Amino acid sequence: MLTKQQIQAAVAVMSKMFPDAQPSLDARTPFQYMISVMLSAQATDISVNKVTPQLFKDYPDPQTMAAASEVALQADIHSIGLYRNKAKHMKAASEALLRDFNGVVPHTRNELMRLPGVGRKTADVVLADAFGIPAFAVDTHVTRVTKRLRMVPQKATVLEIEQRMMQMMPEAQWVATHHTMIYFGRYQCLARAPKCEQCPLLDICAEGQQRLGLKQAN
DNA sequence: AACTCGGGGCA
DNA sequence: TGCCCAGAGTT
Repeated sequence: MLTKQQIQAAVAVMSKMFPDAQPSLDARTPFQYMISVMLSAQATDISVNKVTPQLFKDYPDPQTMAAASEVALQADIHSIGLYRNKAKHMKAASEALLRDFNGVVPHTRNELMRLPGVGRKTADVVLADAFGIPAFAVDTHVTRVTKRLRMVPQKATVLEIEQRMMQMMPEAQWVATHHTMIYFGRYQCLARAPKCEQCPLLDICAEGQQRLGLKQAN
């Protein structure tokens, strides 16, 4: 397991590799940001950004989205995966927003997670990126990267990863670390074919060394 | 913990 | 073509 110093040093290296790592969703309001993040589940930001301009032109706020039919919402997001579920969640979340939160996107994770279609990851990203509230969102990239680099135990749950990484990194860096790891996971530490041969973290990465046959497990 | 939803990306 | 994926909800 990597030490706190090693983890912070590794994150610093990733940050130098991807200095422009930042949220890339097109959205103008917290509501639109929340919807964009919901759509990001199992879809790329690029795919989401293709449909949100028309979606938010047609339904810019929870009032109009709650009033829309699921079929009409599906039409605007048809080109992304899981669009039926997502249309249902968008409408239901808009209705819940109006019913329970006076149409205002809440600023706490527990409140956000009460909205249909909003889970831990989506809630954390909304807090961090729409409101600037410190949060460490753990997604599949963060899970894969932290486990490969032995920043967390191999069996760690999402909650355990989140708690450990929040202890390892200064609070002021939680959000940036999340985005850095997204980029590192997306472009360097790929799920299926990680680019270990040209990875600057190879010297401290147990899995990378194992993959290249430079060292046995552990 | 396992299963479902689903079009897109990549081999 | 066939597999995997920037999740969340249900059982």
